Amino acid sequence: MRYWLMKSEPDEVSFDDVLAAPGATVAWFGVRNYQARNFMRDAMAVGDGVLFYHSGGKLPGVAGIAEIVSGPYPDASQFDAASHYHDPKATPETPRWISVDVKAVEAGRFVPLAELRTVAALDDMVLLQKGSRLSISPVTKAQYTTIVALVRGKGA
DNA sequence: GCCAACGTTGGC
DNA sequence: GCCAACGTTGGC
Repeated sequence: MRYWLMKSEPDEVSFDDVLAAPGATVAWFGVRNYQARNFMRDAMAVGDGVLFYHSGGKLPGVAGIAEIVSGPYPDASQFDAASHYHDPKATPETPRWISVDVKAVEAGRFVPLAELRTVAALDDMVLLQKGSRLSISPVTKAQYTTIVALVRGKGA
Protein backbone atom coordinates (compact mmCIF):
# COMPACT_ATOMS: atom_id res chain seq x y z
CA MET A 1 0.00 0.00 0.00
CA ARG A 2 1.26 3.39 -1.02
CA TYR A 3 0.32 6.96 -0.31
CA TRP A 4 -0.19 9.92 -2.63
CA LEU A 5 -0.93 13.60 -2.69
CA MET A 6 -3.27 14.58 -5.52
CA LYS A 7 -3.84 18.21 -6.47
CA SER A 8 -7.11 19.57 -7.73
CA GLU A 9 -8.31 23.06 -8.36
CA PRO A 10 -11.32 23.41 -6.06
CA ASP A 11 -13.10 25.46 -8.73
CA GLU A 12 -12.99 22.36 -10.87
CA VAL A 13 -13.34 19.47 -8.46
CA SER A 14 -13.27 20.17 -4.74
CA PHE A 15 -13.15 17.65 -1.93
CA ASP A 16 -16.71 18.60 -1.05
CA ASP A 17 -17.76 17.86 -4.64
CA VAL A 18 -16.35 14.37 -4.28
CA LEU A 19 -18.07 13.83 -0.94
CA ALA A 20 -21.35 14.84 -2.57
CA ALA A 21 -20.89 12.59 -5.61
CA PRO A 22 -22.66 9.22 -5.82
CA GLY A 23 -20.67 6.82 -3.69
CA ALA A 24 -18.35 9.74 -2.88
CA THR A 25 -16.39 8.59 -5.93
CA VAL A 26 -15.13 10.55 -8.94
CA ALA A 27 -12.96 9.89 -11.95
CA TRP A 28 -9.66 11.72 -11.66
CA PHE A 29 -9.29 13.22 -15.11
CA GLY A 30 -7.23 15.90 -16.77
CA VAL A 31 -3.74 14.80 -15.76
CA ARG A 32 -1.54 15.92 -18.67
CA ASN A 33 1.91 15.37 -17.25
CA TYR A 34 3.79 12.16 -18.01
CA GLN A 35 5.37 11.75 -14.61
CA ALA A 36 2.03 12.10 -12.85
CA ARG A 37 0.42 9.79 -15.39
CA ASN A 38 3.06 7.16 -14.86
CA PHE A 39 2.45 7.18 -11.12
CA MET A 40 -1.22 6.44 -11.81
CA ARG A 41 -0.46 3.82 -14.41
CA ASP A 42 2.46 2.01 -12.83
CA ALA A 43 2.53 2.58 -9.10
CA MET A 44 -0.99 3.16 -7.79
CA ALA A 45 -3.17 0.35 -6.55
CA VAL A 46 -6.69 0.06 -5.23
CA GLY A 47 -6.70 0.92 -1.55
CA ASP A 48 -3.79 3.38 -1.66
CA GLY A 49 -4.20 6.41 0.61
CA VAL A 50 -4.70 9.86 -0.90
CA LEU A 51 -4.27 13.32 0.54
CA PHE A 52 -6.72 15.45 -1.45
CA TYR A 53 -5.06 18.82 -2.03
CA HIS A 54 -6.60 22.07 -3.19
CA SER A 55 -4.33 24.21 -5.35
CA GLY A 56 -4.71 27.47 -7.18
CA GLY A 57 -7.14 29.10 -4.82
CA LYS A 58 -6.55 31.73 -2.19
CA LEU A 59 -5.76 29.10 0.41
CA PRO A 60 -3.93 26.02 -0.87
CA GLY A 61 -3.79 23.00 1.39
CA VAL A 62 -4.99 19.50 2.23
CA ALA A 63 -8.79 19.36 2.13
CA GLY A 64 -9.45 15.75 3.07
CA ILE A 65 -8.53 12.09 3.01
CA ALA A 66 -9.38 9.88 0.06
CA GLU A 67 -8.44 6.55 -1.44
CA ILE A 68 -7.85 4.93 -4.80
CA VAL A 69 -10.77 2.70 -5.78
CA SER A 70 -9.96 1.68 -9.37
CA GLY A 71 -7.15 0.68 -11.59
CA PRO A 72 -6.07 2.92 -14.49
CA TYR A 73 -8.30 3.36 -17.54
CA PRO A 74 -8.32 5.82 -20.46
CA ASP A 75 -9.26 9.40 -19.54
CA ALA A 76 -12.38 10.13 -21.61
CA SER A 77 -11.68 13.87 -21.79
CA GLN A 78 -8.68 13.34 -24.10
CA PHE A 79 -11.06 12.25 -26.90
CA ASP A 80 -13.57 15.07 -26.40
CA ALA A 81 -12.92 17.86 -28.89
CA ALA A 82 -14.99 20.24 -26.77
CA SER A 83 -12.98 19.57 -23.63
CA HIS A 84 -10.25 21.77 -22.29
CA TYR A 85 -8.33 18.51 -21.87
CA HIS A 86 -8.74 17.35 -25.46
CA ASP A 87 -5.59 15.84 -26.93
CA PRO A 88 -5.69 15.67 -30.74
CA LYS A 89 -2.90 13.10 -30.77
CA ALA A 90 -4.82 10.63 -28.62
CA THR A 91 -7.19 8.07 -30.11
CA PRO A 92 -9.29 5.38 -28.46
CA GLU A 93 -6.95 2.83 -30.05
CA THR A 94 -3.88 4.54 -28.66
CA PRO A 95 -4.89 6.53 -25.61
CA ARG A 96 -2.25 8.73 -24.06
CA TRP A 97 -3.82 9.80 -20.76
CA ILE A 98 -5.47 7.86 -17.99
CA SER A 99 -7.84 8.25 -15.09
CA VAL A 100 -8.31 6.44 -11.80
CA ASP A 101 -11.35 6.61 -9.53
CA VAL A 102 -10.93 8.33 -6.20
CA LYS A 103 -13.25 8.01 -3.21
CA ALA A 104 -13.54 10.59 -0.46
CA VAL A 105 -13.06 8.84 2.87
CA GLU A 106 -12.79 11.43 5.59
CA ALA A 107 -13.25 15.17 5.87
CA GLY A 108 -11.76 17.12 8.71
CA ARG A 109 -9.85 20.28 9.33
CA PHE A 110 -8.45 22.06 6.25
CA VAL A 111 -4.67 22.04 6.66
CA PRO A 112 -3.10 24.97 4.80
CA LEU A 113 0.13 24.66 2.87
CA ALA A 114 1.69 27.30 5.12
CA GLU A 115 1.05 25.04 8.10
CA LEU A 116 2.57 22.03 6.36
CA ARG A 117 5.72 24.08 5.84
CA THR A 118 6.07 24.55 9.61
CA VAL A 119 6.15 20.80 10.34
CA ALA A 120 9.73 19.55 10.50
CA ALA A 121 8.65 15.95 9.85
CA LEU A 122 7.38 17.03 6.43
CA ASP A 123 10.52 18.81 5.23
CA ASP A 124 11.23 16.11 2.65
CA MET A 125 7.75 16.00 1.13
CA VAL A 126 7.83 16.27 -2.64
CA LEU A 127 5.08 18.88 -2.46
CA LEU A 128 7.21 21.19 -0.35
CA GLN A 129 10.33 21.10 -2.50
CA LYS A 130 11.23 24.27 -4.33
CA GLY A 131 9.76 24.37 -7.80
CA SER A 132 7.67 21.24 -7.31
CA ARG A 133 4.56 21.36 -9.48
CA LEU A 134 3.67 17.70 -9.83
CA SER A 135 -0.08 17.22 -9.64
CA ILE A 136 0.38 13.73 -8.23
CA SER A 137 3.26 13.04 -5.90
CA PRO A 138 4.27 10.16 -3.65
CA VAL A 139 4.03 10.58 0.11
CA THR A 140 5.77 8.36 2.66
CA LYS A 141 3.77 6.49 5.24
CA ALA A 142 5.22 8.69 7.98
CA GLN A 143 4.29 11.87 6.10
CA TYR A 144 0.82 10.52 5.42
CA THR A 145 0.28 9.61 9.06
CA THR A 146 1.47 13.04 10.18
CA ILE A 147 -0.92 14.85 7.85
CA VAL A 148 -3.88 12.61 8.64
CA ALA A 149 -3.37 13.54 12.30
CA LEU A 150 -3.44 17.22 11.37
CA VAL A 151 -6.63 16.75 9.35
CA ARG A 152 -8.20 15.02 12.36
CA GLY A 153 -7.63 18.20 14.30
CA LYS A 154 -4.57 17.59 16.38
CA GLY A 155 -2.38 20.66 16.61
CA ALA A 156 0.84 21.03 14.64
C1' DG B 1 -0.63 40.34 -11.47
C1' DC B 2 4.00 38.70 -10.92
C1' DC B 3 7.41 35.52 -11.48
C1' DA B 4 10.23 31.24 -10.55
C1' DA B 5 10.50 26.77 -12.01
C1' DC B 6 9.48 23.24 -14.92
C1' DG B 7 7.76 20.73 -19.20
C1' DT B 8 7.07 20.60 -24.14
C1' DT B 9 7.84 21.82 -28.82
C1' DG B 10 10.24 22.34 -32.89
C1' DG B 11 14.17 24.09 -35.68
C1' DC B 12 18.58 22.81 -36.76
C1' DG C 1 20.29 15.15 -29.74
C1' DC C 2 20.67 19.97 -28.41
C1' DC C 3 18.62 23.95 -26.85
C1' DA C 4 15.97 28.29 -27.30
C1' DA C 5 11.40 29.74 -27.17
C1' DC C 6 7.18 29.24 -25.44
C1' DG C 7 3.40 27.69 -22.36
C1' DT C 8 1.83 26.21 -17.83
C1' DT C 9 1.72 25.67 -12.91
C1' DG C 10 0.96 27.53 -8.72
C1' DG C 11 2.49 30.18 -4.64
C1' DC C 12 2.62 34.72 -3.14
